[in-house]
Amino acid sequence: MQPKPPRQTNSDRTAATRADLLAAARKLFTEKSYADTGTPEIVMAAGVTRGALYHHFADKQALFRAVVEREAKAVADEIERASPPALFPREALIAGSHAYLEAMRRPGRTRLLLLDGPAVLGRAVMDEIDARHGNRTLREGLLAAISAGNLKPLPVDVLTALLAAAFDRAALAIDAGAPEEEYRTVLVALIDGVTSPR
Amino acid sequence: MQPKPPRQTNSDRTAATRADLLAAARKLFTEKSYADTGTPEIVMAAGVTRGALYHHFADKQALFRAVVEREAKAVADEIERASPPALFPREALIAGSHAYLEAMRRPGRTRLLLLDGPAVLGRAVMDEIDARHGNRTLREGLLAAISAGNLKPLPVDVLTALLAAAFDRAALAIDAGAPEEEYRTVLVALIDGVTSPR
DNA sequence: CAAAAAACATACAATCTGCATGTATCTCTC
DNA sequence: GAGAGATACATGCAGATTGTATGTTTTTTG
Repeated sequence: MQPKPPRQTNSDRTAATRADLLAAARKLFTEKSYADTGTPEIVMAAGVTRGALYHHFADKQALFRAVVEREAKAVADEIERASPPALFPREALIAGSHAYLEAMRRPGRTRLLLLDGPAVLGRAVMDEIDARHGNRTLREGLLAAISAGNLKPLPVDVLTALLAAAFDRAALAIDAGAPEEEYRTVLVALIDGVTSPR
Repeated sequence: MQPKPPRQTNSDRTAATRADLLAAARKLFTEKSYADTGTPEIVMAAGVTRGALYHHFADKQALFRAVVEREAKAVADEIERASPPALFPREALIAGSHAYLEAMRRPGRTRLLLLDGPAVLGRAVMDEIDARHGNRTLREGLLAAISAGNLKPLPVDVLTALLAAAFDRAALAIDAGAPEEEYRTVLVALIDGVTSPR
């Protein structure tokens, strides 16, 4: 007797293979790198064929982008979840900072979001992704802190971008083994420097 | 009659081909990217063969590293040259900031040093290169400014790294068309925030 | 000037990517 | 509910790339 084919709907199949591909790709892209991971290896790990990959994704880069997008959302969600309603703007910013650095400790995230992402997709795309998922909290926090302390009006978007860059570098350093404590201290000092009245 | 072979010394030959390779590679790596540039294309542009390339460099990545190293040194030199002896620490820092942003406007430098460099060589290697060429000025400037204003003692190396990251992001944004003015303003605000007494 | 070394050239094997073409599995409509 | 059409997937192929192994030529050295 034939093993009865488990009658599957099309969107089930799509969802399943896409999920398998994303999981396998994430694993390999983070363990090695985008460049050092070939599509044959990915599909092997996912248990599908290259045909399936190129059916669901335009090319290897599109798969990578999907992985990055998913990861950026995961980071944003973790920060969201870890951030209490917050009392004062400054405390909210500090809590957010902490949450970000913690979230970026999940193995592979720095490589995915801070090294390969910008190189493979370009800064413009990464900026767009960041603006959509992350960075939101930071921007709003800074805005609140600045207007609360009525500081001289710095362009908030620019400030957000540059502080975010500092956060990113901190995450990379911590991932490389640097002491989180020192980086947190300096980050808070940077924030205080531009948000609390002189 | 034969065109007399212009009797060349060996180190001349080496210097010449290495220079040709570095020039061609720099041009292509910056116009496209590391990943999108093949070694056949490079040697074609340099007027040599792949044999010569692999004789002088261990692999494509080693060639890339040589290009990056040379470029980092060029940036450092430009900053050095553009920085007057400087009166006060703060003015020196501001002058250095300006010089860095100007130097990074040379086309291709952001891609080379800020996008492909970290992805291809890794942050550790880039940190080492930065520490050797650039970042020196920044670190010393911050040290001077902090001790002059007797601030609370922040770990200077960490502060240097995070501010450098902000500078890098600014260079990327400016290269993408953002107004240099705003970024300069925010950078100065960040520096003042952690170096001038509260 | 012969031998060794360095600089370069050529050829090859192993991959990899994207596409074109073929097949199986749903979905939809009459 | 049966067949046409669409969707999901499989396979094979062409072009290109990387690194190496193996020649050949030019310098250097003893």
